[in-house]
Amino acid sequence: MVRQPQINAQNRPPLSTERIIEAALHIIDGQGLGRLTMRRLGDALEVEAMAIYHHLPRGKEQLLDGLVAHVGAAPADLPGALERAAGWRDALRRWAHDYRARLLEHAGVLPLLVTGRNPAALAETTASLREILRQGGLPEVPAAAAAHALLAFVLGHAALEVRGTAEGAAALRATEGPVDWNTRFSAGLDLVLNAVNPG
Amino acid sequence: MVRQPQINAQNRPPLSTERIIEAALHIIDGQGLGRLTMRRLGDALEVEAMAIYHHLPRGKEQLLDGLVAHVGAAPADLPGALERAAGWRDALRRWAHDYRARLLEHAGVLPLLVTGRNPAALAETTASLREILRQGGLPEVPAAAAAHALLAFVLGHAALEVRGTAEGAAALRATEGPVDWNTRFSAGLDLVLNAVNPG
DNA sequence: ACCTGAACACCGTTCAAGT
DNA sequence: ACCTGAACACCGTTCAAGT
Repeated sequence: MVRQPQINAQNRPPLSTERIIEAALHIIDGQGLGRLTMRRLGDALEVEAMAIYHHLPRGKEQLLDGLVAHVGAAPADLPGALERAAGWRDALRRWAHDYRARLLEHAGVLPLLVTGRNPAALAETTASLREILRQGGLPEVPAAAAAHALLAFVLGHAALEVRGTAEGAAALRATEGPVDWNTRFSAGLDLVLNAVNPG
Repeated sequence: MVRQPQINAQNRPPLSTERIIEAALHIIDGQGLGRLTMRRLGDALEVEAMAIYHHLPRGKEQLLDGLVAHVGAAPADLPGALERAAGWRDALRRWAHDYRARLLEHAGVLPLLVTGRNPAALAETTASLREILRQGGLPEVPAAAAAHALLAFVLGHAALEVRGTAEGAAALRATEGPVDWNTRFSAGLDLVLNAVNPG
């Protein structure tokens, strides 16, 4: 076995902000946000909880900020998006489907996204949506409004899906009937995209 | 002073679920969700924290469920909404503005709303939106989709507003320029409402 | 019926100390 | 530079006890 300088005496990779964030996300996805504690996170990383503070001096606040950035910052890959897609509307539709999937995959992080924490995290995402709309022919102001409307719809819809598919929603589904969330999302998305005029 | 049977020996009103929820909301609005603890809530109610469990046996979970219901359950006042408004589109617009104001007033509860907790809390709201759209002439399926799209937009936009107006967003506003959120919300709302066909 | 007090098993974080 | 161990001030909640 080749010597690996990155591996320390205890034969495990050293701590890093990335590894910490990933371990935290794994705990959230598996057990829920409420069970993410510094001590449990330390256990998952095979380290004392206090070691985390060496990499995240602001502690748990900084950890949650990092999670918001990790999940929420998904720009639309500006150069590639328009080339691969059949027009800007299709590019936005693809982005929206991807972003929704990302949010639902890490639904436990959603509560952190609807908070004032790490406000810059979604800036790049909004900017890239706005730019696609501008290249689609929209003036500055309507493009900015449409970008926010689209992002708001995707965020809000993810929230409704989380609520509607929760375990406790079984009684709800019994009275209201089951909902096909994929269809519902696509329908709402088309509603929003069709309201954006040019194209 | 007239004798008040509701007032006990310590000369304060007895605990009730409503008073507990209102005190909790007051703490959240003033200090943030993170500072809502059973002990602090007890202090605010001039009672030991453990007394709360007599009214909310499931403890903090039940308290948070109640907060979701209190803030999130705002149906569109079906009988009155259409009479007072100039058509269903105007009725939905009014509801959306009211609901947004409510969410922003209690922004600290928003993270609880994007969770699977108390899934029934928003059912009445969705149902009344759907009914307005039906009375506007929409068939069942498009009405259900449009109701969800509208609610998703309002929820998601409130989230974006919370992020955009956070203290930490000052640097963001410096680079991106300030946003008029009222205008932005109205623009997005019109976008969504205009996409809903009849009327 | 309604509330209290003490206790338990946890939290996040500081700080001095180890290597 | 990177991590540990002990300690502190909090948490939510249980349970027996008071009135």
